[in-house]
Amino acid sequence: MGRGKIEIKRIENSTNRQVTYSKRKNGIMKKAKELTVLCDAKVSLILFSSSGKMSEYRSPSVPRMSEILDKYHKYSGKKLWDAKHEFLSNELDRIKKENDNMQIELRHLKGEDVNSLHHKELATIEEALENGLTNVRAKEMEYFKMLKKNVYKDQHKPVERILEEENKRLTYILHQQQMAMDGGCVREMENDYHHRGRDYHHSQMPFAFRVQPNQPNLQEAK
Amino acid sequence: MGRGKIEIKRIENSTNRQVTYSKRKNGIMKKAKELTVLCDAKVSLILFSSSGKMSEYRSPSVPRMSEILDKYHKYSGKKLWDAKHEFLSNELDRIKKENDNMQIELRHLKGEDVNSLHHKELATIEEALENGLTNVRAKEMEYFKMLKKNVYKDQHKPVERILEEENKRLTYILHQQQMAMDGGCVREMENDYHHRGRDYHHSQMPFAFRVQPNQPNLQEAK
DNA sequence: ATCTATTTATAAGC
DNA sequence: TGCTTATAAATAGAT
Repeated sequence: MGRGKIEIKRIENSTNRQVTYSKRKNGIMKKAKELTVLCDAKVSLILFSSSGKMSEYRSPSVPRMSEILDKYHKYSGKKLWDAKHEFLSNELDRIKKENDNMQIELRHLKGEDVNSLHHKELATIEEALENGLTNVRAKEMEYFKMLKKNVYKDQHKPVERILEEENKRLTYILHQQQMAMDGGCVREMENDYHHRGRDYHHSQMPFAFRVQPNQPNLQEAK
Repeated sequence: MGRGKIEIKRIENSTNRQVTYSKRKNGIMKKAKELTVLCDAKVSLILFSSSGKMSEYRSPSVPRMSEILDKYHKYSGKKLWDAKHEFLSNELDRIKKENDNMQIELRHLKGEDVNSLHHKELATIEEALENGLTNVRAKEMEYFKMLKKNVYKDQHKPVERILEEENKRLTYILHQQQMAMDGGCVREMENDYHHRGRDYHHSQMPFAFRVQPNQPNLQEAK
């Protein structure tokens, strides 16, 4: 019905398709309304355009979508519902479990709720923390290297304060680390019972040796 | 469209209404199909006659009714589902978000995906890691103190191996820590630009000093 | 159901 | 988008 007859097949021209969709959408909506009124019918019409935009018509006699779906459910016997319900329920359980595990992992990494852990697990956590620390510090170093370059470029002005701040923070961190080592398990183990094997020969090797900045490749950075 | 124009209002004659329903039902179904094909749209049309008989059209591109309902739900935000569904659906969304956040936090704590982070955020993560490490080590220490007592109770026998194992592990950790410090940002900062403050005097203080077993309270425990 | 006069929807063009 | 118009399509009423 129009200037020319058209074949019922996908309109390839996108603009044309859009226009036709718009016109026919109005048409079918009008038809739905008329059917509702004339024949006292209940109608639910849901449309999604190819671009994903939704339009909807519902008979005024159908106050809720869910009502017509209820009827649909009863009539067709198709379980829209239960299947959906079950799926959601399972999904929820699955994700909750995942969630709990992550929560526990996070807590552990923060050193919380570790009372129940075996020493093996504690060791694993400690290792993970150390790895994380190594990675994060590496990233920070990267950042500062970049920053340093910019500092010289920008004539030592705006970034200097950030660096100072950072220096303070690093100092604090160092201090913390010292504290951890002073009060931590390492030295205690040495003071303790049965310290032979590797502990023994490690106590022979002063830490100072390894802490001194004496590796040529690191001096290069200056 | 017909021999005479009709007003759009309920057709009072029941037979007439029935006939018109039948005719127009076919009409609107056809329109729905055409819209689907011509415009590449997704259509769901559900009809109930005044006598309660259901008819349905769904686009072939919508394999399941529940699919279009999903879309409907997302698009309109209307409650198609009963309270339970609503609850489950919301819960699922909420927990999924929580999950994502935790996932990110965990990654960050492991030093992954940190490229996009600002130095402030990196600092926060570093601090968290350090706190975690401190806590975990404290807990480990606690564990060993307890272990030590038991060792004496149990006549030095079964725990000895665990301790040895633990000794090895601790040595490894220490080594790791050294590596982190050697290669990490702390010493780099010292070699770098603007190195003053505590970093300086810490390099003056050999670790060995503090590692030596020289605290009386720890000796007491023997 | 089928027919057909008529109304209605809409394709094409602007 | 909106308007116009020629034409195709839908359908009211009759059979």
